Amino acid sequence: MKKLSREFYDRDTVIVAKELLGKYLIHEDRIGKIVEVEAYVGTHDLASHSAKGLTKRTQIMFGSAGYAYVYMIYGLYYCMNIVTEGEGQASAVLIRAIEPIKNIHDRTQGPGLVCKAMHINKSLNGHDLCSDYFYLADAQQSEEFIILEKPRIGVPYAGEWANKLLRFYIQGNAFVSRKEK
DNA sequence: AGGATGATATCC
DNA sequence: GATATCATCCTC
Repeated sequence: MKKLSREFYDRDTVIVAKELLGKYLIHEDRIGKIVEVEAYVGTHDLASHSAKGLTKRTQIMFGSAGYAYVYMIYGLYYCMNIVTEGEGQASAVLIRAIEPIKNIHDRTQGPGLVCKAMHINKSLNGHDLCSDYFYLADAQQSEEFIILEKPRIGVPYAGEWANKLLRFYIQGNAFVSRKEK
C-alpha cells in the first residue's frame, strides 16, 4: 500500500475529504477503511474549533497539512482529524467511521468509537501522518462507490454552517454511523 | 430523554 | 477559581 504524501493533504479540504473515502487508516497493526468523514473548512466555519482562533488546543489545526489533530470530547471519547491545506488555514477532516480491515475487534461507527477501536489517544495529537506506524495509505486497487453529501452531525450551534453539506460517506456502506438525515 | 465525564475557553 | 459548553455514545 502507498502512504499518502504531504501534497495529498495540502489541497482544498472538501476535495481531500471526498478522496479520503476508501483510503486506509493505519495505526501499528490495526487497519481500517475510511467510509465517513466531515470537512471543517477554516476559521470562518463556525462549526470548526478553529473559529475560536489560535489557542493551545487548536494550534495543530493552524499548522501544516498532514498532521493528526486528536482531542477529547465529552470527557469520554477522542476524535481524530487530519489537518488540510497550508499553514494558517486551520482546516481539517474528521474521521467519523471506518470499516474494520485488520486487527479491529470493536465497533467503529462514530468518531469516538473509531479512536477507541484504533487505539488513538491524545498522545498522537500532532503526529506527522507522513511518518511511520500511524498514517494513511491508498488502497491497492481503486474501488467504485457513490459519495453522498449531507449536513454535519452534532453542530446545531453553528448557525448557517450547520446546514452545509460537508459530511461525506460511501452510499450503502454498512459501517457508516448514521444512515438517515 | 438523559447521564457519564473531563478538557477548554471565557468569564469573574 | 467557577462555570458553561461541547465535532459522543449508551441505556432506558
